[in-house]
Amino acid sequence: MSESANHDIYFVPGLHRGLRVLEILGAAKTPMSLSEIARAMDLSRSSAFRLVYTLRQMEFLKDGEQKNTYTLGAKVLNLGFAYLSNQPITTIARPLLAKLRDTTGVSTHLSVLEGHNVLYLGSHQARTGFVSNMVTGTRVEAYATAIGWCLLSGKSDAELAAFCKGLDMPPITKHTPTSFQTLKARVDQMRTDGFVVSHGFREPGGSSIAVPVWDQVGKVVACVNLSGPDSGFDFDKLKSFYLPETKATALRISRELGYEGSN
Amino acid sequence: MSESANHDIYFVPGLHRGLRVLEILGAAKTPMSLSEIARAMDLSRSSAFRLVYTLRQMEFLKDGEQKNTYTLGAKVLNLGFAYLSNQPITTIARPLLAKLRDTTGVSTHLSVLEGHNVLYLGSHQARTGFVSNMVTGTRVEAYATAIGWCLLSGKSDAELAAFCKGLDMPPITKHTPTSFQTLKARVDQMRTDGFVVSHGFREPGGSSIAVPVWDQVGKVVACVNLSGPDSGFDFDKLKSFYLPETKATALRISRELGYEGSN
DNA sequence: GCCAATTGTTTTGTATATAAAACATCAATA
DNA sequence: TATTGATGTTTTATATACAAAACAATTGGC
Repeated sequence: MSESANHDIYFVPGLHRGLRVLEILGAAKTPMSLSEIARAMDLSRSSAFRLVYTLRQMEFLKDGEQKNTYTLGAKVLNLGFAYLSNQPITTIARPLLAKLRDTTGVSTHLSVLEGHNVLYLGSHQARTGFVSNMVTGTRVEAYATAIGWCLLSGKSDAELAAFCKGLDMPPITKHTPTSFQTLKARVDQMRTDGFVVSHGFREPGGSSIAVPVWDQVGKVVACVNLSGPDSGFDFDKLKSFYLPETKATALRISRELGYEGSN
Repeated sequence: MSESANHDIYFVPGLHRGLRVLEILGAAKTPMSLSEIARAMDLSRSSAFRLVYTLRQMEFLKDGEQKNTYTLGAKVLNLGFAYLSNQPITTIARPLLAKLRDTTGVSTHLSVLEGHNVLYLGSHQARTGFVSNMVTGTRVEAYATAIGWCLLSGKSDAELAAFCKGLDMPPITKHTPTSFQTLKARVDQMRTDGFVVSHGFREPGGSSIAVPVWDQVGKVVACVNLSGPDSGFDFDKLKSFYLPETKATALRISRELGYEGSN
């Protein structure tokens, strides 16, 4: 706190609040009025007015259907996709994930670790059955998911301990690790197996396979993942077909990133 | 100008410059250093420092691979996808566009008009042949494309004239309309046909079908679009199969939006 | 290994962004 | 139609964000 406090002279309040306006409008399902924004941010209307004025002029906000209401503008989309295309792995992985989806018939995903969360960078939905909501850009807690354990396998024990420090880990299901020790057990298991297969760990009736992607220096940088409702999986084919296909795809992505190991 | 000038007392400069930092880093293919950012924005290093400091603390920027370099952070992705999910049409249209892709085997897209540009909201790539780059979030000039004419068909002649006012319309190909009159001719053609079919209007060897989507009050709000390389199209099937399928999909989306017309 | 040039960080006087208050406009209710 | 409450906009005195300059740390060339 003391460190952040004596550095906060550098904080640009106008920028901070403007971005909060964007976050609040992003979280809101419906356009908001000036006064609603001001209240949500605990800010004077006059200040909110200036923020909205600026954001609107820059096309980061646009007018809602109702008069005097505002929503996110298209400029934020530009930023979002600039982010994606600046992640070289997404462009490398996309066609390979599409192919994996086509050969297996199951939804495929690419994700990375962002802080304590799993961040989905892209997905290819199964062509049969119900398709889930768009998952790109969504985050879930890493400690509680198979994908998270897969991504955490790149960390050393010390890093993993630091990861757990100050993180509360409520149990989502009875299989959820709730301490450093139990999480480490999961991650160690992943390290020896080279993959994670889960059934209903996070959502009842949902199964998934998670396999890591390595970069030049052998670091785990992403995770390839097959997932869907149990009804979409043919369990007989899981170990004989789905798993090897997923591992092959992850390895091909790793190779394109310069990985030269033999995992 | 006079109006915007005497209103600029309301402009929040910190916010304005902070967002420009994000835009510049989004446009850059590679992480940038503090000084590079300062130069790109024609700003003092000390000010750039404060902006970067704030953005980093809010996780809109994160550290690049190299030391003292910065890239867009994951928070901008959140905003981008908040924008998409706040557009009800994307969630309605997604499964229908996927289905259209599967029945035709050709890439499908949904787009809307944003200012003078066509903005792609989502796409489903063909399963065969080369897949294009991710197009969601990209923009192209409306006046020069079949999709643009389709989207502009919702405007009255007066609105279309206003649209052209002060817009320079360089010819992209020899078919590109370069004036209000020639653009209006294209749009009128679209209005009588109810669709646009184009071959190589924008990219040589590329073909596309564009059909409008209407909302409750019969306004054109979006465009459904099949497109791909000529080699991906079976031209015999175009009018007998692709076009009716595309129109049916657009109509189903329109119906879900509350459209009750018979187009 | 030295020097020069470039970059990141801190300080500080001054120009200016800010929030309170006043004002204007609108919507709802009696 | 008059009255009340809430919202959007403008003004203005004051707190503060800002850029120049100084400083520190790093890098590159000879």
